Amino acid sequence: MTSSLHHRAIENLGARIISGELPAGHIMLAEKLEDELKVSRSVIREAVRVLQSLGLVETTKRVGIRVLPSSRWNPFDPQVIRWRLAGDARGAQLRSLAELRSAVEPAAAELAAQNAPAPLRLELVDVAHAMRDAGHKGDVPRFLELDIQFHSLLLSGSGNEMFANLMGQVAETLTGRTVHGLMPDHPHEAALQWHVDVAEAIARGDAVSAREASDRIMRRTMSQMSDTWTEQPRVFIPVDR
Amino acid sequence: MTSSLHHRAIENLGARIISGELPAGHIMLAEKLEDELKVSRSVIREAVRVLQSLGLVETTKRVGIRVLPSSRWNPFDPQVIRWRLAGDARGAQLRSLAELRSAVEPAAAELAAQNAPAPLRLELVDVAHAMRDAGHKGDVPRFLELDIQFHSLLLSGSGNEMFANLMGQVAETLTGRTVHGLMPDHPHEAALQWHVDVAEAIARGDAVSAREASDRIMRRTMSQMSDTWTEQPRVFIPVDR
DNA sequence: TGACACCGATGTGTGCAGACATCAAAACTC
DNA sequence: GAGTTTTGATGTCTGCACACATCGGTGTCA
Repeated sequence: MTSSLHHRAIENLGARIISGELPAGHIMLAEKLEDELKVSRSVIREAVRVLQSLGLVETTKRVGIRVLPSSRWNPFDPQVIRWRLAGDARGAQLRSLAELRSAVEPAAAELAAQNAPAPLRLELVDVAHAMRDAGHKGDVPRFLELDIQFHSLLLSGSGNEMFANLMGQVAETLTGRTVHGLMPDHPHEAALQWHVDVAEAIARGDAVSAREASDRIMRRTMSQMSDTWTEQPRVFIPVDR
Repeated sequence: MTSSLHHRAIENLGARIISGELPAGHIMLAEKLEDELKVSRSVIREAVRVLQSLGLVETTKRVGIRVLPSSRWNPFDPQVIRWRLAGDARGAQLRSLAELRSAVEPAAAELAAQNAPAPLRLELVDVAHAMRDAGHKGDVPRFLELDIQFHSLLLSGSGNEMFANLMGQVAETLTGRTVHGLMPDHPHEAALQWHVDVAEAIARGDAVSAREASDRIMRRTMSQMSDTWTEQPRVFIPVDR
């Protein structure tokens, strides 16, 4: 299912476009792709349609399939994010996601305090306490798992489906941070307490405290990570189009 | 180009799925769609592939094309947003976008003050001043145009491509707000000044002031709009999957 | 007799090959 | 240079073979 031919074609072309191997403006012909990937026309066509909907290519009659500049890519698409994380732009992608997270999570905490269903609030408190325990014990894998669950619950509890959809990407960044050895064996006590503070503020419906505690977590996270990507160039996308 | 057959098929099916006419779990057969839409298999197959990549449907052999629940849709995809804005979920979608905006823009202002290229800073100041003029004159269409340009410049100036990508959606919300008569003929003086404050803070690289002024704009905007969508039900997306 | 495992029939998506239609870039004519 | 024709790529349609999940029948065993 995941290894259907058109899926593999999407994967192949998407990764090569985003890695820069197929640069913006590069023109491919469907026929060339057919015998390059050894698949039939319909497979290529279906793959190109999907890439088109992601903003990676456009097709023009009498010209072919043109690779679009990165400013046209949909930066919120999970596949695009995955391809960027796998390539040279990994650092820039992680920074973008971290900036988005640090903007969104405090807002999500505020909304969760106002709107989250009761069982979710209770679960959030439980997870925050479990995180503190795992942090004290230095159980890194367990801590990562709980960390992901905590932030997923928070985003989901906001009742905003766009916030909730960031769960997957947040999991990626947290996992990436751990895998890259950016997490100490024992998370700082203050950070552990802030997670508990967020959960308890949400549990009692205190929106202002929830936002403030979440904001503290995010500011600390950003300042921890910021030195690892200072060398990443920023991209300024023109306003028109 | 925009009226190619497969594009029309995507439009037709996407709108019907998101409107709820084709509910989650509903199963369609490719052959049925062929003679319902009077197009060939290749057109249907390409359309279904795109809808699949948006999370709207899944295909299973021997079963057919199954409509997925809304929790699986990609809420950041521009097409999905457009379909939701066109249907019953319009209110909920506008609220989601407004919440996202109010989370992101202050962060974007802070980043723009630190990173935006000089010409963009100057343009931002010009636009803010032009907004104030248009606001005083009661020139509503001109004001809307400048408002969109201002917030686009701000998001673009952050140097975060995810923030910049929200330009289009922000334009939608601002336009929608004006069309729905939620904007007074003469914007409040304080809001006009806050726009100037944001621009000037960014121009002089004052990140803290830029965020604070932007935050004031967003809080005012949210409190203005919140009463229009209090009846919209919130959706809580389960964390697992 | 009833419960259960096996296995083949069936229906549906997946992939392939080839034809013709369409349309915009490029070449040509005046 | 403007208008026209040619050309070559994508767009659309169709028939076929195949893969494979589901369903129902058959056989076995208790």
